[in-house]
Amino acid sequence: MPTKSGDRASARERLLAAASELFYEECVHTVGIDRVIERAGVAKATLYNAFGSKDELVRAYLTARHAATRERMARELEARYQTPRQRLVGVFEVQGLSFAEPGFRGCAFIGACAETRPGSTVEAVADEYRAWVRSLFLDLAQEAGATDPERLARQLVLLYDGAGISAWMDRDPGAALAARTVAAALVDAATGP
Amino acid sequence: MPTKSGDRASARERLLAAASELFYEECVHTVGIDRVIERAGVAKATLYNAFGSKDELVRAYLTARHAATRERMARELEARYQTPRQRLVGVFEVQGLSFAEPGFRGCAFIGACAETRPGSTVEAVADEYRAWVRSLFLDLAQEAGATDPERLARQLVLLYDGAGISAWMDRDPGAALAARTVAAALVDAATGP
DNA sequence: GGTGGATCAGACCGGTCTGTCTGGTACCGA
DNA sequence: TCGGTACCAGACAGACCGGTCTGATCCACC
Repeated sequence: MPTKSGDRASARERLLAAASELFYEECVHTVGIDRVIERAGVAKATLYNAFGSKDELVRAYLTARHAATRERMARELEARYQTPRQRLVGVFEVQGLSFAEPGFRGCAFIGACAETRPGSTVEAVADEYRAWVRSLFLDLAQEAGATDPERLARQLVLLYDGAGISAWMDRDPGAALAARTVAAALVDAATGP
Repeated sequence: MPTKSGDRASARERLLAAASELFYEECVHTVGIDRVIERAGVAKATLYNAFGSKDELVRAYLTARHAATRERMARELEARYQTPRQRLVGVFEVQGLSFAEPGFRGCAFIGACAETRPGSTVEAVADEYRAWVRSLFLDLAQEAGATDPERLARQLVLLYDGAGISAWMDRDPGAALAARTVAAALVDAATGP
């Protein structure tokens, strides 16, 4: 903690919460600084004191979202399923939970990446997220004893992304179940009888 | 043709070509009108005379891209493959061609949709594109005699979108081949022995 | 009670954006 | 040759944005 004051962390948290809501609900570039500080109930100088720039605020928003997604996935997988094989398929069921939530607007990292030119700050955060998705499937595929874990993981990533796109653009939350069905077949085929 | 002059169409075409390049290479919202008219070598008043607003220019850009994608897919499928079953899998090979092109920056409709708030003009054009993708797979699945064409088409759409995301965000043009492999297995399973 | 740091409210600056308007020019049919 | 039309170049208006700065206020700590 850089300062002894708890209020500063609170202001920072309110700022981050407001920015996360607005940046996700609407786009990053359509949400101005004034909107963020208005919702957070915070002065503009406080925002720039805490984050330094809008770009850093966006970075913090994506980093926090990445952490939340990762934690939620780990928590749900552990609570719901026992074996790596079950969890490999269960990822799509957990994904389906977020699709069904009221404010679902597609993958935040895909959205943020589409708004920025290549080489920007958000691309690096998105790369971290993408690496996590790959390792999520790869680790489970290895634990499940797949004959070719890399190959299986790559296939499941395709389904994972495809489900996210369909749920968002086609407004079809059931895409997760369709992906789950295919994933189960792929896992069965890759882990042998 | 609204006017007898051929130059007007030429100015419009140059405008649309310049807008398409810029809107796709960079984002829609980062490209200003001035950039477009500069590349097209056209006066600003001409742009507003031809399109009326930037929003209509974006709409024309997406509509033209949709038409080009549709025509290219139809042409390549017809030239390369004979049976509906071959074409069902061949879609992913044609998709892989675009991934390998130098300026590939992901699906233009996903990108444009991520930049705009829901209910905007581009959403309608994106919906048309999405409907075409679905019908592309659905028609071929029916022609191929799939036991459940709807189900097969939905699965292949997942792979199609997933491949597009991986090719773009993971900079992995080979995603189309990975999708093709899974697609072939799904088609085999759905069309019987 | 006093002090210093964090915060607040909001004016302000420089820049960029979309869209309009003006004036000058090239061309084309009558 | 003349008149209309499309075009060009660019100034301009109005709005918005990110970011800085000022001065007042609040609050924890000494």
